[in-house]
Amino acid sequence: MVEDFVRGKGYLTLGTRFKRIGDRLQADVQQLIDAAGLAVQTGQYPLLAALDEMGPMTIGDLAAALGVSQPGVTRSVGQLAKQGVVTVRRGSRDQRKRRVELTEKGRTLVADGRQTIWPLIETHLADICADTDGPLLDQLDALETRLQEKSLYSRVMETKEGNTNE
Amino acid sequence: MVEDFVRGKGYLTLGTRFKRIGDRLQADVQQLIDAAGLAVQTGQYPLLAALDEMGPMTIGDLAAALGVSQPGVTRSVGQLAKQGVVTVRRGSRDQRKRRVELTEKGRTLVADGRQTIWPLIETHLADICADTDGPLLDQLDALETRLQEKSLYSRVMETKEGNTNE
DNA sequence: GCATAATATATAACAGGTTATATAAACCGT
DNA sequence: ACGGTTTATATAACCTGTTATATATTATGC
Repeated sequence: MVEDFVRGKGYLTLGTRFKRIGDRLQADVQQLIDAAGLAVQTGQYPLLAALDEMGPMTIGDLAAALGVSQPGVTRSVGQLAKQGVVTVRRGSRDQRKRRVELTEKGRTLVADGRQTIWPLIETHLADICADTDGPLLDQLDALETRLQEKSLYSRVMETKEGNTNE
Repeated sequence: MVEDFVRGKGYLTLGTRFKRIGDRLQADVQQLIDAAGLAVQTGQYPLLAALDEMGPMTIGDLAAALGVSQPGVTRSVGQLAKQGVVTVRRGSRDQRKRRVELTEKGRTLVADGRQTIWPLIETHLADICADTDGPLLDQLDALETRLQEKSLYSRVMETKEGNTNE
């Protein structure tokens, strides 16, 4: 078999590898979101959660809070507005600014997520990362290995079955 | 100031955060590549390095070796072929397969990278990650903090000046 | 108080990742 | 040896990130 070249290159391919792990994690979380019947894109939950916890914000504030570029936020907000999850309106004092705010639907979405899947994600990811304490590369190895062995989704489902079903 | 929301959410935003760090690392490395006068995209160095070290491969083998999807490799190879860095030809025995091979230009590019910037990347990233040993989230905090304090590029440049210039 | 500079957001173009699906070649069973 | 299945790659459509640049509004200095 052809093996994992990126993994073997250590620090040299760290950027590629971080992105790869991030994609994998987001894909796994998306499964959970879908299974819970929540109509959101994984990548937009942070934006919604920020609005929920910090209140209405401008595009620029969101970009700063999320560590993402302003055009990225503009686009995300545009999509979320189209889905009716947030509203956008011009600032009253400064008309250059746009005030982004959760709609009722948006608040419900965040509340549902917080209740149903957030605890599962936290618990299981903490578990996956738990007993690794070495250097960063070792921890990445362990994380990737464990996600390959059993996806976050499978881990969550097993637990749920054990607890709530016959 | 608005602070870093993603960082504060711990495991919940791990996927987003991994991708963010990966983007940052790749951007930093791209600076080094540009400064060294190498005409490549950071993200494609792993592919080139794999071809260099493992010899000519098919699209599918590359996808497996790099841990990315087959369509992703098809596109990367297409771009690299356009730049004259790799050649692609049908397999002789199995005409479905495409054999991807470094050109002379490609081999030179890898050799140059290996000589000029790879050691710098390894050294400085290892250094940045060195004395952190705790749980994963702490290491991510440390990594992000250090990259914010001083970019990989700055770190490399400082070292070079100290060693090789007046 | 008007011209210029700065700021906030929008838009365009690109990167590189994904999934789903189409196409072409090879394999296989009868 | 031909029809159906499998396999390898290509293509399409989308996501989300980026940078560079345009537009609109506010702030400022003379």
